[in-house]
Amino acid sequence: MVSQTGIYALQAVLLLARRSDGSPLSAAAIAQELDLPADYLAKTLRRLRVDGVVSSSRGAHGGYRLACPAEDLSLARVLDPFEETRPRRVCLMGGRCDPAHPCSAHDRWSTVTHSARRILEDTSVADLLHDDRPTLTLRTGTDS
Amino acid sequence: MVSQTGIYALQAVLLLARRSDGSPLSAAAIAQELDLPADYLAKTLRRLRVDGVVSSSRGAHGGYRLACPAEDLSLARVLDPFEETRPRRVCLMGGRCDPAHPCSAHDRWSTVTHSARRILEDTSVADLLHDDRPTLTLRTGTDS
DNA sequence: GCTAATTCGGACCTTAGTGTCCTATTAAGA
DNA sequence: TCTTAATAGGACACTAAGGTCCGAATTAGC
Repeated sequence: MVSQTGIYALQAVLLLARRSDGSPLSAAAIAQELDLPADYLAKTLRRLRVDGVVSSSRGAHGGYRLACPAEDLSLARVLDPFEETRPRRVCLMGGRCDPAHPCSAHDRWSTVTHSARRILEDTSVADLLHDDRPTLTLRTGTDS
Repeated sequence: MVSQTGIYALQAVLLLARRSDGSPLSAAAIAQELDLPADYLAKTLRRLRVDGVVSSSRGAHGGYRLACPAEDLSLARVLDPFEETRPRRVCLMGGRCDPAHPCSAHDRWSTVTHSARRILEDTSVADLLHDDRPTLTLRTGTDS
């Protein structure tokens, strides 16, 4: 549901968000801090830059910064460049049920996928820095 | 979250469950009915048999049957042989937060993964045949 | 201007998931 | 007994994700 690359991206973005001063952080420094594969993280950060999540400055003392305030950056925007969380299969049965006649697993499963998507869209990077929002709770229709 | 192979397995098992008489259904027939890659589905059915989800009989007029009543067969048991739905990463941040000090995304995300797992465990193949159970509903803590 | 630090971007490798193909084995029925 | 239909199971191919490596371009500071 979330790829390894997406996890790397999230970790890196959170580290950048924690950085109070405006100086950039190099890919190598991020990788060392988080103990991630440096070369691959560098590639991942490049993709984040192309997607506008981070900005970069080249040369000595260069590195990466968040491209926008952490409050305005949803987890979905960080993860989407790696095309993970957008529901690719509409339903459990492989997406061959049309909306008019959904398969019997459709409602159950779309509840999960939609709530996952919503959490990623409604949670900002800043939310994860100092978390005090109430978390989502699940209940079944049979419980009520 | 659920692999292509798992989807194939679910579709095949549902087809077997719909079969009222006790005669087995061949892999080729299942593949034709569902329009799935026949050779790969055959391999998938073999894995289901090893895992005890279906039973097989060889030779002419052989094929596959459900190994147990559809009521007693959870979706999780069908999907687990393909190691998909068991939460491999405990949290969004790559699982490096220990339970005592969960990362800030932990509660949010585990809500999703646990509800997904619970749906797969609580829903039987029979439930999907004639669906009349109330579906899960989601609400946020902020709504109440 | 030179050097060091850094991003940029492409080439390449490895592995797992998916898919194909072929041969051996088994069993039903003529 | 022979033929035919089926599972069993291994070998192999393809693709994408994850990961490594290297050279080129860029920039700060000396």
